[in-house]
Amino acid sequence: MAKEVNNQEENYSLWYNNLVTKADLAENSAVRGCMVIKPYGYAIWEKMQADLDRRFKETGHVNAYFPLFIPKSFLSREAEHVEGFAKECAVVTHHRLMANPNGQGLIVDPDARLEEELVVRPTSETIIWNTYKDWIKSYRDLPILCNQWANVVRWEMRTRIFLRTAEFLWQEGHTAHATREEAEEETLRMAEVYASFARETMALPVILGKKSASERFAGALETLCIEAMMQDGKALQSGTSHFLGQNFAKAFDVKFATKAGGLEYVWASSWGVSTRLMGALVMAHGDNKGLVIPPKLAPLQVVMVPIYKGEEEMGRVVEHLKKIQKGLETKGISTKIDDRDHLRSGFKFAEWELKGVPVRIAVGPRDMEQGTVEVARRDTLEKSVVSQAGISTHIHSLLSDIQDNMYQKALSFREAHTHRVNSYAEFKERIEDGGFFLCHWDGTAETEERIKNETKATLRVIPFDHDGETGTCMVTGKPSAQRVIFARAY
RNA sequence: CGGGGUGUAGCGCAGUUGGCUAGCGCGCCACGUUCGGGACGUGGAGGCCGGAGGUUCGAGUCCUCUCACCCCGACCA
Repeated sequence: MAKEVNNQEENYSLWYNNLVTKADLAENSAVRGCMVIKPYGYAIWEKMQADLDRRFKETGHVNAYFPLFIPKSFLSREAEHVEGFAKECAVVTHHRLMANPNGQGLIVDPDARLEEELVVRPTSETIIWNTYKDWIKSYRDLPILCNQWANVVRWEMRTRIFLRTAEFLWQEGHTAHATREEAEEETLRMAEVYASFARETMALPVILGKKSASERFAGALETLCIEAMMQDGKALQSGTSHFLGQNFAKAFDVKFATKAGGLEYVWASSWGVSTRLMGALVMAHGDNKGLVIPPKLAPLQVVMVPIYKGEEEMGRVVEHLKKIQKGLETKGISTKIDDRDHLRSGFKFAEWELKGVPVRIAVGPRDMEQGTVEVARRDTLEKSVVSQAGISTHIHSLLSDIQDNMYQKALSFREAHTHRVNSYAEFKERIEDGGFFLCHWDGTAETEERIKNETKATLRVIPFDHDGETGTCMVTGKPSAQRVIFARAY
């Protein structure tokens, strides 16, 4: 492990208990790997949604909603798409229950079998393109730039909280364009939106690039992705944007009349990020004291803890904190005064650290006398005593510092665990310690497959940003146009 | 679906070669003392020991069958 203490296994409950619980479904339930997102966890997701929505709208997109159920036949229209998803679909076969004639309880009414089974969407390309067929007649109807916030179900063999749950929340954008170029530009634009969201809002450094053919989305001609490094050195695909060519237009017969009077198939893109981002956030920033939430996503940015003895003193300290709170709120900072009087301050400190609140303010009688407050930052765990005058401004810029520092810290971590490796022998040895490996690769699926089988590492991303150095494949010695990133991944 | 492991209070666990009333820590409730980094005392509530069947005078403990969960593979965002 790249960083011994900060791996997911050890900090699993520390990081996740405030965000989610395992779904406590009834015995005998075949549903596995579902999660309950607690209010605190969901509040972070809502912040992510709001930020992403803003970015989507700035790039001209609108939200819509499409059905949860997809007729089975839709899925089979696009050959590669079915192949990719067929093995993990939840299927609805009946629409009614009845009292069990042989005893108590309910059984599925055998007379209520659906003529055509419905698939619970694993992704919505098919049902959306079935709709787009009706929406698109002319070049004047294009482009269509829709996004939907939804839940999807993928019946994975093995699940893992946030990273691979059977049901997850996400957004999926589905766009339709008149030209190939336009669709390709859109694909890149949205990958870039994801990259800047990750960097600016999540304080998560990501590598933007494309996937190899074997890692591509089922039905896509090109898949772009952002790839992040977790603190155990493993890679996490955090968002994808696909250029779908005319595959879905052909499968659903979506043509448009061109200005010149011709009839052409529509070009498409689709892109999505999911609650997996929550996992990325947690695993990239968490430490041994719990979560560390970047200020831009923190449901609560500043928690205020009064220090006091006795009810009378508590009243005075809390009143004092309320004044400070008012100042912070006028700067748009979210705050909470923790006035629970059955808990000691030390306990509260630990508890808010566990939740990852970026800044903690503590004020006691001593501070009130001296006109100071104690300010503690979650990212570095540093405490300082600052003057109460100008506290709002101080906190405001501190939050911004924390946001930047968290990004820089994660970036330094990634850089320290990214290695340029030229020999396959060295690769095999060092992959055991985790991290990203910048290697030359001959571009073939065979080599990729071999590396995967022998080392469990996969080709994560072919980065757009590279130094242009050419070389020879570390495995086969054949020519390589650029270095690519191999890593073990979640 | 293969290989391994675990099911006992809300959480984490102990429970010996079967033995009588099933325990501990944390948490929870009440009262009191505390209160600048996870306080302490006293009292209290909370269990069909995953489920079914068997062996036995007696099963948390042994046997059979099941179910669920966790870890490692195959599959995947």
